[in-house]
Amino acid sequence: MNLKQLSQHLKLSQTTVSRALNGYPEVSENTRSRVLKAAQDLNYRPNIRAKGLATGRALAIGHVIPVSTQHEMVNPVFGDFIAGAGESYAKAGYDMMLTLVPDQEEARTYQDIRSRGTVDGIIVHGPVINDERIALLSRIGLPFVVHGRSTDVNLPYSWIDVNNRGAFERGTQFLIELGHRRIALLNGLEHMDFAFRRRKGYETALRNNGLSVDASLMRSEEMTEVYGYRAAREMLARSETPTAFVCSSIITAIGVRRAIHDAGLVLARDVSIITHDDALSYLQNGDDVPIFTALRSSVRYAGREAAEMLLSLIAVPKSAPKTRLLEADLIIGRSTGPAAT
Amino acid sequence: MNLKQLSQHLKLSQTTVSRALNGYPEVSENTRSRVLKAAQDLNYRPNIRAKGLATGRALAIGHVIPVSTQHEMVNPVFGDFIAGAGESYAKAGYDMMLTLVPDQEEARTYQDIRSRGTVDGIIVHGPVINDERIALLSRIGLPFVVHGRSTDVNLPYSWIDVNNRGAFERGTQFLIELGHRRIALLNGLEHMDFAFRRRKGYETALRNNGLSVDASLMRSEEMTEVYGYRAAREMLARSETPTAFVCSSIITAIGVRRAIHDAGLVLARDVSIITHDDALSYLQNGDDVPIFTALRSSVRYAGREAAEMLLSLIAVPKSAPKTRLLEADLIIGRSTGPAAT
DNA sequence: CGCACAATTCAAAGCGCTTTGGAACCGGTC
DNA sequence: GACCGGTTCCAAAGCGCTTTGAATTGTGCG
Repeated sequence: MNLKQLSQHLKLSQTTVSRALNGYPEVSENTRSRVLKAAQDLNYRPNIRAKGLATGRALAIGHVIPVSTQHEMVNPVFGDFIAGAGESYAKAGYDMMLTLVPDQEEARTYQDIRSRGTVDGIIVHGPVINDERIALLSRIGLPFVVHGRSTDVNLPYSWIDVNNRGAFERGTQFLIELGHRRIALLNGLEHMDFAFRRRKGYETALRNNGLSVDASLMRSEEMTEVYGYRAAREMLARSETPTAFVCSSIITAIGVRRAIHDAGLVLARDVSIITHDDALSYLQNGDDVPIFTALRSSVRYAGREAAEMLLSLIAVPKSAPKTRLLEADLIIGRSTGPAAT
Repeated sequence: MNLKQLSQHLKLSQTTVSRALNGYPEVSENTRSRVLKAAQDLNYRPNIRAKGLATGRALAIGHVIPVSTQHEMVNPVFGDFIAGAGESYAKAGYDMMLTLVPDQEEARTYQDIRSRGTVDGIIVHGPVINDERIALLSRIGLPFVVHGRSTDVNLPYSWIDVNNRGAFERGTQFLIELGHRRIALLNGLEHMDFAFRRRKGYETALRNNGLSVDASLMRSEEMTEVYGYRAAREMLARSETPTAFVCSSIITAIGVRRAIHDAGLVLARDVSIITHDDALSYLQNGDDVPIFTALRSSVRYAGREAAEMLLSLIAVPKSAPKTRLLEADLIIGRSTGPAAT
């Protein structure tokens, strides 16, 4: 069933039917309702490719996920983020398009996306420090919103991000106030912008309290369980052990907890953990009482908001970049306590 | 830069340029290389919408993710699955389209997808027992591959699945051979087909060994950490505690481990755990020595294969359904030991 | 009743590509 | 020199939709 058939069936022109369907004013209410009814009955759906060709809009948003050949990891945050974004798209009648990009081919790929005309805008995931994609996309002129920010990029661009620095400063401060002095940081890979900012926050809190920044208490790796376990195990075997850990991911925190148990220590009493928590639906941090004391910020919410920002950017062509900084909540769970003396 | 401009630039007709670009034989090698060079230099990319309109193919595959309004959970497996599928699509020049479908609107949505013509085929995620979508899609005539199967559906259809039943039978058998008699099952929601099959496997192993199936040792819920924790905690507080747990997810297994620790027991010595492991990139089950004894099957690999099955289904129009059963590996980790006597 | 003007409706062009059905050209053959 | 088959190229139609510009119908008023 296409427009032509539908209009023949109704004995109207394609023009009129098209207008009736798309809510243009120059068609009488009478015919409009006739058309809508027929469309409903005959199960008519406009062909989106043809529509796109005619209007020049794709009615789709692209999500570009960098796939590093070195670290094969799929960002666990991704599922929840697109679930959030998907809600916004569904409401607006947009489709969501996914592209996996091997990191060597980035420049080419964005050009491709632009000229193939499959999407009206894109969401950029996983920004690194001084991310080249931002300049590239600005140059190309494809609307985009970054999930995160990129330190050292000076162009104006649209982004939505958690206040990573503030959150980690706050979390570290919280531990210091509990009497902790040797606080370890198990961070993500620090070429990633979010991880870089988190370290800054952690260091700021230490310095503000006259504590020295000890490189031997800092790690930066892909945030797996095993990473948390290994790092904590090694640190807890020293003569001077850390009394608290700040983790960039709940998964890493789980590894740390395992190391603590293995060492015969008790969480919160002997060693404290505070972690960032993206509020992932399948990795919830307990329920009424959180397992881990955490800096929580829903990535699903971020997805929803990012999508809406992008859609409004697309709706108003030459609009100025939008930015949005989300604050993480510090929620107290069962993983922190006063420093053992 | 479009075809018309390119052909004018080359002083050739659009026909010839199009043919040269798409590798048709009726164009001399000479002009072909001229065309290719010009396309390269001028950075020409065919508009995919126009191409789709003209050929009737969308060059895109849809992934439809059911979003239940009750359980807000995003399947954690999803990220890895599409990472795998994405690899296959990239090679074949296909795009990947995501659609989130609230479960009430399923029927309408698939119809929509079909008639909007955005995709050439779809991958069906999260099949339940007697899943209606399979009949629906067969009727509509849209090529599809199910990730999983659906018990009680009698039509032929294409699927790729892990041998869930066999795996859980084997895992349970393994525990029985270690001397365990009271073995708990912490399963996923059992209207999901995979969970249903896993229970069957578990029960089969018990029966084969003359053990009774004890409903009080079986749970069926969304596979979170807290679920594992709660269920294990409750069971371990009984007078007759289970000596081993079979879990449907590594996340749940982590919760069980926490409960074991909290109860002052030691994993493997006092209580054993065996779990299904989807080999998720961000939730790896240890490295050299796995943390959990597990039934492992890479969901990323499944994604890659599912995509390839679907592409070949699309390439050969009336082809018969393809099916593929993957076997899970039983890998021995540090979470199992002989039953405490 | 006839006219101006608004309210409806329509035919046709165009979006960028593929593909059909020929046309033009080439060297070789009788 | 006419003819032929093969090679190389082209004009034009068509995919399903939107949108421009024009035609048709309806309405109010002098």
